[in-house]
This record gives sequence, structure tokens and C-alpha cells, in this order.
Amino acid sequence: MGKRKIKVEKIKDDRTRLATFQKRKMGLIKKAMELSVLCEVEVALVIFGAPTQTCKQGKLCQYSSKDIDLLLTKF
Amino acid sequence: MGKRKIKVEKIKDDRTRLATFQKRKMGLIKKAMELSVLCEVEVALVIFGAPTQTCKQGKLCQYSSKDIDLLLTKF
DNA sequence: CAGACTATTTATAAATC
DNA sequence: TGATTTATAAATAGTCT
Repeated sequence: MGKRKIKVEKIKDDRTRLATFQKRKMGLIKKAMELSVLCEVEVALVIFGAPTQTCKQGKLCQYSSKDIDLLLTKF
Repeated sequence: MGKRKIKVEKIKDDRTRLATFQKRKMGLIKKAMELSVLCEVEVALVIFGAPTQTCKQGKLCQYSSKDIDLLLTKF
């Protein structure tokens, strides 16, 4: 939904991929929060962030409508 | 982003809430998949579905870019 | 009620600052 | 090179089938 349509495949350019990751991560978290509130459901979202030169694993990002450990313990 | 703007608060009407839940749940999973592929990151999404008269807890819905247990074991 | 439809809002790819 | 803007694609609220 940007100026052009893009294929759903790995973005090769590091800079673009990082920028897209940051934007879409926020968008996804926002959507998760909205779903949780609008429909009164519990949502847990865990993202292992984009690997970089300095950080192979990438940072862990998470959002949860309730305590995530409690939520994930259920299943 | 529908025909009208809505507030981010619990949708009171059961039918509407259920319909919205189904639609947004799919949208959220799609976005999670796209983020995973586009940015080559691992994403785990767990949703405890909308409670109904017949099912208090609601169904568990989940998506993960990799084996979810493996992914969630990491943290 | 589960699927289409479509008018609008929202998210976001590129461009620009 | 990150923050902001803009043009466009995508998601979806209300409606209809």
C-alpha cells in the first residue's frame, strides 16, 4: 500500500528492509492491540527482530494484551 | 477503514463483534506472514478467540513463521 | 450465519526534507 | 541517515446476498 505494489518476498536492500521492518512492526502491534480491544480477546505477538551486522539474532519485540507468560502458559 | 470510522473500544453488538473478529484476525495473520517474509524475521501470533455463549474461552488461533514451540522456547 | 461488495479509512513504499 | 510527506495499495465497516 505504498506508492508502488511490492512482491511478498525478502527485501534484499538492507536499508529498505530495516525501514520496512520498523514501520510494519509498529503497524502489526497496533492492529493486534485494536483486535484485542475491539473484540475483547487476548492476543500475544512475539517478533524476533531484523538481524543486523552487529546483532545476528535481532532484538526481541513483543506485545501482549495480558501478561504474556500467563497467556502463553495456557497452551 | 471501513465505510465509517469507529472508536477503538469493545464492540458491544455480538454479531458485529464476531464478524469484525473474523475479518481482523485474518488480516492480522496476513500482516504477520508478510512481515516475516519481507523482513526475514520470526513471528509468533497467538489469539484466544472471541468468547461465545457456547464457548467461554473461545478458540485458540495461532500463526507462526516457524515451529511455534521452538520459537517461544527462546524466551 | 458465512461470503461478496464497495465506500472509506488506514497503512505504508517511495520520495523528500 | 533518520524523520516527515505524499501518492497509492490494502484493510475493513456497513451492507447485501
